[in-house]
Amino acid sequence: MPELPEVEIIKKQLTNNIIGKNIVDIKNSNLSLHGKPIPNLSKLICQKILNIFRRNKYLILETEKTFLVIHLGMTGQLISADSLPANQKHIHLEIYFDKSILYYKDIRRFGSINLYCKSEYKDYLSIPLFSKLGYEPLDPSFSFGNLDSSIKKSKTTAKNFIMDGKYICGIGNIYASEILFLSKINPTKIINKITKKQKQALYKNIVEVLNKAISLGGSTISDFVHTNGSSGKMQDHYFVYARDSKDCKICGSQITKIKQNGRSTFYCPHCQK
DNA sequence: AACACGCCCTGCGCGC
DNA sequence: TGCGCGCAGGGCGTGT
Repeated sequence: MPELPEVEIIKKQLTNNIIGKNIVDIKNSNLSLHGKPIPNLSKLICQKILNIFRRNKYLILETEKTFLVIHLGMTGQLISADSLPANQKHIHLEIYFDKSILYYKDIRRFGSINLYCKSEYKDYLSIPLFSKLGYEPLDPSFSFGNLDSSIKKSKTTAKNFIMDGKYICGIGNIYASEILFLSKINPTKIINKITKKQKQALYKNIVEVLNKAISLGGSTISDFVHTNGSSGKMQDHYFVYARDSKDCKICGSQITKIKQNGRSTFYCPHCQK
């Protein structure tokens, strides 16, 4: 479900909602996430939320003694509320504060929850999960040179390249198609064969598309919601995603849908070379 | 070493 | 009406 923009929005909202709050109780559903049991989180009780970070599509909730690392998978939601909803189906984690609750709901259970102790990892970036990741595209230090040097290391297709977190973090299946459309790059093209002009467009559009999605509140396809349950608007601005056999908004040709690595790609064969 | 694929899940819409 | 199939925002482990 959520790509970088959606996770970034959750991060900002959690920063406003739960920093400084004290955890008084924790419950979980005892069901597996991504085939693994939810770990024992009793160490979190009596811990205060100090900070919230995002790396790739992971959220990191820092407390005095731990880092709680949450990935939303395809259908994960983090909701901050006064109490649990009437329908508690698919709620797998409940974090109770004095006067509110943060709960994790995930229909498909493709997300993950992990707890790391500061006695073992002083800094969250030293957690193995984060050690082999590529550039954060919205970090001010992310440059054209960073992208260019990553492209030179890869022989995969343009679509697979921009979705691979070991090069650039946070771009998922929706924004990959949108970024390549705006950059006029055919998603099946081998990434190190694109022109300099295309590389420059790619750099610009990675940053612009992700920022635009954040400013529009992210994409709500079926179940992405903000921590208060409201929706995003980016889905109304797609050029190609889920628009197969519709007209290209630029040239009028039919948008094509193909499969790459088992996932749908949408593009305009006329605009993207 | 780098890449492609199966698998981890539930629910929805479609065609028959 | 109902059933089976394919499909859905992600990423890990495995095999080539």
